[in-house]
Amino acid sequence: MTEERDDNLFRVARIDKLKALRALGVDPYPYVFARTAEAKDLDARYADLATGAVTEDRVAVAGRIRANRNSGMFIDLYDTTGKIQIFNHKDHLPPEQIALVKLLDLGDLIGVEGIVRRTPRGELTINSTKVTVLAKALLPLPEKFHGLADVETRYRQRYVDLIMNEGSRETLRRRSHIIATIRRVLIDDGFLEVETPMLHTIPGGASAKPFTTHHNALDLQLYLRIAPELHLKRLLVGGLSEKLFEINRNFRNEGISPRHNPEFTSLELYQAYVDYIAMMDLAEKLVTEAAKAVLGGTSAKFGDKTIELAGPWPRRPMAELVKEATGIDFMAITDDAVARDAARKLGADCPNSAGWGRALEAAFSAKVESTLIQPTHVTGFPREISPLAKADRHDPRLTERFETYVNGWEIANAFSEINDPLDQFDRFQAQMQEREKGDEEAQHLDADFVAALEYGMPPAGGLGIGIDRLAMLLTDSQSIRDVIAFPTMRPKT
RNA sequence: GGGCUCGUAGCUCAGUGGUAGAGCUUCCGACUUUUAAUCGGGAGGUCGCGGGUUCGAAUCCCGCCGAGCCCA
Repeated sequence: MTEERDDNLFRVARIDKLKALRALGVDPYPYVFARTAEAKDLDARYADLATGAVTEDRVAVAGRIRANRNSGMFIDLYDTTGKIQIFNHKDHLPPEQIALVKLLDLGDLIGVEGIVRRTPRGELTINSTKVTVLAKALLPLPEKFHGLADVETRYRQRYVDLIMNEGSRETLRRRSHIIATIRRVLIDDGFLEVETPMLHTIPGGASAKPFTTHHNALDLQLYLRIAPELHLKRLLVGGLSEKLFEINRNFRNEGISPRHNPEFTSLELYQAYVDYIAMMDLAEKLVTEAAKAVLGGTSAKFGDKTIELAGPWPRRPMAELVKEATGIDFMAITDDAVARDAARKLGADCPNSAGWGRALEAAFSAKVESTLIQPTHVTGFPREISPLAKADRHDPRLTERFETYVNGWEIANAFSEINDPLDQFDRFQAQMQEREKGDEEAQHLDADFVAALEYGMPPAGGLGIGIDRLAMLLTDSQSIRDVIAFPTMRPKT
């Protein structure tokens, strides 16, 4: 990033101004500025100031120049709270300051000291008595009216997007508030926040393709984690807490889509001595509290849909939903091949290796998933696709597992956790057979995890919530990339 | 991975075979209580990259790169 980097016309002009500022003895990149007020505070404080009134109140504000009129006499200064108009007039500013104002550009960060007034046209304004350059901008901002619209540039140069688009700022702030709310609710409820490894020797806790990496000193292949589940349950075994959670990143080496980013954020929590029914109540509480925090209520608008998030949410067995939508009763089917044929007749993609459970899930994905707009807990997940969930106490083909669907998306996944080490070992064995049959996403045997269970894990409910999708839902964002500050992009070059 | 769409000035966009355009921005000047300020004048381009067809390509064809949407 040298001065000679390119011959951009705009940048050249700004470099010239930078030199001119230095020639005036001005440091264009000073260290501090003693600000005394923010735009939003001033709006509130002077809400009753009469049109045309001039106070004697001195304030110091700081922000970015976003507009100037009348050759720099009027400047729209934006800080993170809003806009304040600056009035630079030769009657209030010494000649050297007038010279400095002439060297300002859109995008520059400046500090302004002056007197508060309201103009005859009603605009709250600061009559500047001193202008300080805080950071000279060398590159021009997008134009003031249309702003930055190019989707690719918005994601690649998020800093420009954030300068230009209040909507982008609001979305990412809401995301932060959602996470803060969930964290507060859980901590208030006695949950302990923990951190578990990102680098795994065995990728576990989910059915997904991992990223691989290498540790040089240990000469060891490592995987970026696809889920924290198995480590969190090890902590439950250890009795670190009977309630614990982690909010952190997972990595899955799969395709990118409006609803998938290779790295994404999830909440996982575990609570001893309860089952998956308790997890339904907790999922409802966490989502509604997050909604209240950012929407002020439990009703979320998404596109032209309105989604009511207040619980309790319907709890519906998967097979029942499929039967309702298609007339086909998978519970009455006992043969794997018959189940596969039934799923395929519904247009579902169903490999020959699929058993009854995967066939049922395929039918559900094809015919039901996208119709679940209002929040619904889908229960009765087949054992075949749930290698970490305890068997349903009433039906050995199923597990005590549910996924919560909102707006057609899976946003939560929970179960009564397996704590029978021999059962867990059998489940891993079954997964290894799936892997041998060609299912790359089948789970790996984690012998140490089984050993942990052999020391005794309390019965427990576990819950995972996809934070990115929840953030999409609560910010009316059509793409996951809108709720991730720096989504994964292929380098442009 | 497949299909469709897109890529032109710093930004937002026109331009579908015949001299590369507009608005904003920027520069010079005027104006000096404006609100997308206004007025006059100027500058600014590897038309994503490479190849082909053609007298002539931003435009048509092929390949590649990047992006968006849909599907898997």
